[in-house]
Amino acid sequence: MRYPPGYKEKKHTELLKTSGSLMKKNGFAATGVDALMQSAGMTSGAFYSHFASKSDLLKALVTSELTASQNLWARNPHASAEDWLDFELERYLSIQHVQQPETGCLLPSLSAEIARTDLSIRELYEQELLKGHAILTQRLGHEELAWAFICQLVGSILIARALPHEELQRSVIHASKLFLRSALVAKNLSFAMPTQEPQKL
Amino acid sequence: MRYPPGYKEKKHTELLKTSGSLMKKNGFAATGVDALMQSAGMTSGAFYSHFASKSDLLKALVTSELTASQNLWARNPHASAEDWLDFELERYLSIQHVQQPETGCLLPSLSAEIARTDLSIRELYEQELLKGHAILTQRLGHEELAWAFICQLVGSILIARALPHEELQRSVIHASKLFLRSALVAKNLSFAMPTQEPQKL
DNA sequence: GTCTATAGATGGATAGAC
DNA sequence: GTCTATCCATCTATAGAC
Repeated sequence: MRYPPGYKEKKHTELLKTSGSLMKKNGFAATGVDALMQSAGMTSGAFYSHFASKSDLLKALVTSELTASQNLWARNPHASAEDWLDFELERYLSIQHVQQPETGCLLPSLSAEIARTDLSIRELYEQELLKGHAILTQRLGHEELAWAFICQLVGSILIARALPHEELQRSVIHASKLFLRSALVAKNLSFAMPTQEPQKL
Repeated sequence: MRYPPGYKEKKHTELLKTSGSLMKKNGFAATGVDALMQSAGMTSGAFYSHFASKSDLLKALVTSELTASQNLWARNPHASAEDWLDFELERYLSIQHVQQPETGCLLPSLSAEIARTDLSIRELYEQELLKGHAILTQRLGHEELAWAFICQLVGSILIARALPHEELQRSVIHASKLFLRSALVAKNLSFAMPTQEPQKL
């Protein structure tokens, strides 16, 4: 059976998308190759013509997922810092993000498992995270503030997801939203312009 | 072969300790019953005279590990809020905590996997987390601030652990330490007394 | 209570037909 | 490139000897 040119690339991209969703929802170790391929409408035998191993898929996911996230954070470059902040806080710290990990950020879902994997995957993780950090540093004006911002967001989604009741999930993300906003305003960072030079704290 | 009275309880406690360390280090799904029992000097057959299932062990770990954490946070009740805060930030956001998950807090290690488990485990998680939250609320004076505090700490350790280089790990935890401290001081909370009534933000 | 042995299912990965 | 079939290791859990 023949396959048209570009077929593999198309399927490869589709696989990254469906596998990313499934991995973020169910975890890396808990998701088998069978389930990954079934979610893409294929059988497990075909997996290895796309990836050398399951671990190799995780590596590819770190790049594709974090690149997609960077693109989200880089939107609206001309909005005021305050408008941008409000928009992004509402987006990331939303109840949808808590309850739908399959369409959300890779960081809260898979960071704990990535911390236990090969060095090569963690190096890729660092590389991509630094790109996201650079975007946030531009926006917030401080490198250290950008790190704290990332940790607060990721920690909030992580904790909220483990809670069984939506009411408390909402309390957690709401608290982090208020905290971040007021802390940033207190540091006079709400009015930092996106094009200004990053400063040390 | 006979076993002395209290032997099972003693072994049970030992099992919780060794299993907790191994689970926090390697993850729930990735750690088999064989490995868990081997770390306690036994074989897998004996596991089921202590726990009904692997999932049942996780439930027991949520209680034992989070109770132990609460005891840490509740220490030094008569220290000033500022001294207490400095001490706890140094303790939790330390490079040792990043690099030795087996002796650290359960939250950054296992929250993502707990979020994917049975309702009964998540309800226990909520129950225990609320106890820790109450302790922090007493210390920080605000319920919402206590939630944000927890999320920042847990997110920082989670992210730092996935990074391959100690230098960047240190940057991340240092940034969160500075951020939390300055945000709390800015809210005049450094001088809140531990016995005062919690306030809404 | 713990051991060995094993059942039964599922895991990652490979081989060969199409 | 994807399929079915399969190898082999590992997993959770159980059964029976001591």
